[in-house]
Amino acid sequence: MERNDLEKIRLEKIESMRAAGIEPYPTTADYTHRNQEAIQAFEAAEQIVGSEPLQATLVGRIRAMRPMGKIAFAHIEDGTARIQLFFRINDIGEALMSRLKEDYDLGDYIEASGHLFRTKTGEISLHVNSFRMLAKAVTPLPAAKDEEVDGKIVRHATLNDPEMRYRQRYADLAVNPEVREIFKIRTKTIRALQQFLDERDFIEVETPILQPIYGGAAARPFVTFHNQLKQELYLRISFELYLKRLIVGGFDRVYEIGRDFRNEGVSFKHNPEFTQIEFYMAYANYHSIMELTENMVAYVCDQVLGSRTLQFRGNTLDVTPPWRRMELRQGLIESTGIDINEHLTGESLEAAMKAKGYAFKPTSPRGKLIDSLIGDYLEPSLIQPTFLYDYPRDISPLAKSKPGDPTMTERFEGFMAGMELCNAFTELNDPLDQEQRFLEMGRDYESDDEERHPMDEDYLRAMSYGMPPMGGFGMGVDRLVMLLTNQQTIREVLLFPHLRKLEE
RNA sequence: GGGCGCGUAGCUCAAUGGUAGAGCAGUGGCCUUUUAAGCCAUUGGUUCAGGGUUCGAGCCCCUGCGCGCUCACCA
Repeated sequence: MERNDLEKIRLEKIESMRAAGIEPYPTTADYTHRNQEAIQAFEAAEQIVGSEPLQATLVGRIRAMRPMGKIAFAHIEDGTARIQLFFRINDIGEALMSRLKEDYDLGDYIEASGHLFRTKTGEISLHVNSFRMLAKAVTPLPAAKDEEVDGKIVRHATLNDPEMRYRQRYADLAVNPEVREIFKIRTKTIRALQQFLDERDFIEVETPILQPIYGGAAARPFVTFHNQLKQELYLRISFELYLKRLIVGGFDRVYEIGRDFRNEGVSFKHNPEFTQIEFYMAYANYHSIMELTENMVAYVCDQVLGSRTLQFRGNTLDVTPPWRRMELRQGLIESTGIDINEHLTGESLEAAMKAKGYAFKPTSPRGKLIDSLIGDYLEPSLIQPTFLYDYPRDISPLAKSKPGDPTMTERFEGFMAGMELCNAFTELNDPLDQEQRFLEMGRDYESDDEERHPMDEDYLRAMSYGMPPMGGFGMGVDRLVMLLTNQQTIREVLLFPHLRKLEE
């Protein structure tokens, strides 16, 4: 590994420590408090007049160092808080004082013992009487110094280049506290989703990621190969068909939170792998799922943000139920002037779009044209939480038809901030209709081979055993986290977003 | 995949086609309550890579690589 000059200096320090009989990477670390606990314990002890000084051993990473001759200050940081260390030659002696100056750098991990006190300026600090190296850092962290302003750590000249931040996320996290906050919110979000569903008797399950037949969405899959079985396998593009098999099996309410993989374009809202939540609920339909959805998102906001409003791209979004409900057909009439019910074939709709001067991909099926109208003219205007409902049958192969209208299905999508958030429907449970839909999909997408929905005989068999009426739901968790953290790109809410491989 | 933009010291950023700089970090020194500590001194560069134009290229041109934005794609 190539080392730059700064690293070489630190490597020399490691050698000199070892020469002096000091192990820069000891196997143990001791502490009496985590930093936050120490601060709280000190504040509590302070209230009691005449209490003994609070002894503590603390650990953490050195984030700032201010040697001043015969005294020195440092700030260390663990996973809970930042705290100041105070070193004085009177307490630690000349030898340790010079070791401190010689051996210790920003980024090193240190263990320090002493008593807690307040400095002249009132900052709670550890008055150190002994300390040792816990782990020497060879590479300097990509940040200058930090300071505390109103309780918040402000780090100066810190890692900023997005490419390096994503490629070296460890350094990004180590140096940018606000990035760590995003991922704490992400974890809380997932926990809140689980709590919400668990409280309603859903059970969380795990279904195959490697699948012999992919399905449940229209997307290109990643293909892989099992050597011993000599069998092609696909990374799942959705959980849908497996979760609904479980409903047939008698689990009335199931959900899964996990990774989907789609072999498609990468953008600010698309990563090749992304986290999805899907749930299925027997004896529910899309109306009850709508209610459940708005309550679930409101619950998550309560738990994660402590508020039902959130800021996103300069908009204040209010997720308080009930959300606006808008029939898709009506929404399109208002936003485009086209009534899709008057254009029941792709040709007719294409002509209408052409007449209005709307962009479209020629010879697309009707459903795809409608989809592009939504995406171009309706979706961007849906800022406050909105459900669009009743979607065309030909882009909803797993949704149940609307009674009395063979062209429509009981399906809705939820939108916020001009972005699609979730997709749900009354699930199709008629095995003969389902078989017909698979055949239609195969026909419609013949030209676009990779994206066509493959026939899944086993899924049809499961349905043939008898599938209860039910509602199902899917949501991109990453997009929800983007909304909750006001992040404009999915890469900011993925710990390790996909980046192109670098040539060595 | 198309279009536009970007790539300079460890980090953040400067530099009309004319000697590549600053702050922080680092190194040496002074400094016993500092907090982006301060003061003095100082090291550090294949300007993403490769070609070209030019007396001379970080800057202009071409190719490649990577990233960003955007379009296409995307239930």
